Amino acid sequence: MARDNEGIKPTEAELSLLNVLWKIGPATVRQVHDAISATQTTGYTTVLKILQIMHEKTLVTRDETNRAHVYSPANSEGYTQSSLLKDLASKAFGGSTSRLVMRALDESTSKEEIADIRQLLNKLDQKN
Amino acid sequence: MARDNEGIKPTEAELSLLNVLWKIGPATVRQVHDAISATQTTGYTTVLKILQIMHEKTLVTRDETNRAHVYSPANSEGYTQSSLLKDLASKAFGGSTSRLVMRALDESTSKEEIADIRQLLNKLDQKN
DNA sequence: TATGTAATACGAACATAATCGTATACTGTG
DNA sequence: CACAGTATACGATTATGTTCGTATTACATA
Repeated sequence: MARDNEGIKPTEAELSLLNVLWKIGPATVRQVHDAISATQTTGYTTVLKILQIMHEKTLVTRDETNRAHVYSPANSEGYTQSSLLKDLASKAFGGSTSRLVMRALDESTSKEEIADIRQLLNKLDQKN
Repeated sequence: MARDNEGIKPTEAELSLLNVLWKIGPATVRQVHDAISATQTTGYTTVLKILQIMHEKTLVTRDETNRAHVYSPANSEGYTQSSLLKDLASKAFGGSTSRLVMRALDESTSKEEIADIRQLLNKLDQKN
């Protein structure tokens, strides 16, 4: 079950484009640029270039059927989030996910969120 | 209560040196280099240079009393971990810490870890 | 089919990271 | 007080990331 793009970590700029793609689905450069322009100001060719680089890195797939290529994330948001968390855990938490979780909870968590998390824990208990 | 080095995120190489300093305490370049050599191979002057850069960025403090300067982390491990988590949450989880936690828990968590986390949740409940 | 529009491709410029070689300066000891 | 050893300082090199200007190509339509 080896992932072909194991170990490829999106950069900051790349991640922000992935966020757009996860949200609006497969899209052309123009669509991505329009969407990202709501919050940032980035040139059209900059978005294009980053998408091309991501395509080389296999972070996105590309449908070249039509003139305006359509880009899609190669991995799901959840998979990417897990990768990033694993990376951070290994670099700043001695590889321990639970220590990471505890630190995250220490911060600011509302009653509702705590309840949600407790529910998830119960589900995990049943699985084991 | 503004932190003077708010927003300064250590790079990967910097973080690995911080890990050493958190573990062995205030140390000279040589001590850091010796410690890091157990796991990585990095030149002495490379370690020196990175520590100098970290000093400029105020990621570490430096005691210049003796010839061999003694470096200390400017921030605690916990504070730095929180900063990194906040950063990741904003970039990959729409700013939601609880979503980050849930994703982290989804991965691989042992029974003991789940118990630990549940205990922490109980403590948080009492605080609110 | 000629042409304007809009797309991709290419490459340059700049910033930041990471690494290390060499120069310089300090210090204890014989 | 000279010298060997060890420390910091400085600068160069290489890699990666980010941005964008310009060139080129493809397409629709008048």
